Amino acid sequence: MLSPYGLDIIESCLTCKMRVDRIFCDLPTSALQAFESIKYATAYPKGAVLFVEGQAPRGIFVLCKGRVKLSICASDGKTLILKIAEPGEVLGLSATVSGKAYELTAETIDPCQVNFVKRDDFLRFLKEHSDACFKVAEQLSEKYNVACHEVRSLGLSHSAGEKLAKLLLEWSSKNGEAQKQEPRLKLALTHEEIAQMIGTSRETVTRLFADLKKRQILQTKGSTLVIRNKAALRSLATTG
Amino acid sequence: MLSPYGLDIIESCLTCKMRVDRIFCDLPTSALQAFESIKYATAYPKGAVLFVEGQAPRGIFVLCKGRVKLSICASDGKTLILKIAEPGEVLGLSATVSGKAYELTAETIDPCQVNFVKRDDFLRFLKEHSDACFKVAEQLSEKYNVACHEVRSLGLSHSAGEKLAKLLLEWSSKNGEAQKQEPRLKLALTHEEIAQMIGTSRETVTRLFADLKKRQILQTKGSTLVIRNKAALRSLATTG
DNA sequence: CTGAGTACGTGATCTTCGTCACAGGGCGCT
DNA sequence: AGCGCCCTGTGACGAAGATCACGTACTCAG
Repeated sequence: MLSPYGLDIIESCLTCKMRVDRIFCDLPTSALQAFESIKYATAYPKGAVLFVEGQAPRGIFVLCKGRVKLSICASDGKTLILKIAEPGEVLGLSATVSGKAYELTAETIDPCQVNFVKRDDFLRFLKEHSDACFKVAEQLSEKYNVACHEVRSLGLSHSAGEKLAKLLLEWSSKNGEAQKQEPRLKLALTHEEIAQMIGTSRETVTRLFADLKKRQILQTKGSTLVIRNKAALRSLATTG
Repeated sequence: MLSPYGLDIIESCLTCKMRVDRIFCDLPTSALQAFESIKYATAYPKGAVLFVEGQAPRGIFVLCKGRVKLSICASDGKTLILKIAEPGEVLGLSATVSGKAYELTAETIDPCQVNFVKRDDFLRFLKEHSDACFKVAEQLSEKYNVACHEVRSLGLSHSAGEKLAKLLLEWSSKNGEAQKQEPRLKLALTHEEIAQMIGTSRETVTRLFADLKKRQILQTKGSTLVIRNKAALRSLATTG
């Protein structure tokens, strides 16, 4: 098979090596085979738009490789990034299940491999494979959970500094660097994008970083970021 | 059966008159009977707490009568009301499905009748009744949708006036008063609670109402509120 | 009737951030 | 090298709204 956009294509869900720890891929063989027959394996370059908020749901997108930016945007162009989706996640699930419009916009930020399933096929698949249906319920619960956290952080953590601290801690915990004394992480996003993740302006993010550096809490080496004082950061994340 | 707290108890899901338009109650008879056998019909007075955020999930609560306030709160006591749940809604669903802690707190604001189902029983029920499982997925999608709207409103509609206008329009559309020239609605919440719904302070809500009255957009007669200028309110809801 | 408790109304300040404006810095491209 | 583009850094300013502090009005119990 071709390898467009520099991707090594994963051929089949049955032999995919990522299977084990992924919620949706971890299904009995019979269900996986059925899934295999209705999915379309597709590849996208960086910057491609999978779907836009407000569109009628065409189906689901199972992300196999690469990262996807999930965002909502206001009429005045202001954007809020909800999440950067990682491989194993199912995108467009809730809209596809409920039949309502996609509630957010999905745009690739890496070259991505995606399995697309048309809405009708997917709904039929769910009715025929009740264990898949249960998995979907689990996935949706998970998404709901994340959304609730987002709501909490937007609605209650009033200061921007608090939200940034939370974001940094969350990132460091994902990288498995959390337990280290001085976790380090790659800053893969621009200040602008970080601002859009915590609902503030680019300048504020810049100033906050400057402040954290001055207070010896952070340190940067090129695009890697070192958390020098976890405790201080954590207290910022809860106090404001 | 007793009628505590001034409630007329609905005896059975099979004969419940609200069934038709409720997502979760609308199941084939066999599934309903199974549900009937695992549910506990309970009644709560006003002000009772069904569950608290952070608790391990005990099970689901199907709201049959009365209203329930769903909120999250910060360590400093600040509270954000996400939603006032109405009869027919299933509360604690996502936590029960995923096994994670309840993500919010549910407190009755009327005398309520509730059907409780223990987590284990409910999960077994879902595995055995795939159509119920599909309904659950639909419900969760719906909840996710609402959460996304909340995120949008908190993260993007920056001014408090905008959020209040949106809230009032939403309320008037629920009462079926929306199509009228001058929709009227009962203010069932205090300014404090409204503030908690839109993430602002009590004083700001008071001031906003005063302003809307001065500009002839609203008018109050006791606790009923009349929207005198829908167009103006709508433009506030989109412009800020 | 009276006092307590609770909700509402309103002014005076004080913070936080958003916005505008501009200056430097890194980097690829021709 | 020289140019343009995008990201970052920083100052000045203003607006929105949180907070404080108080006064008023209504309700309810004794």
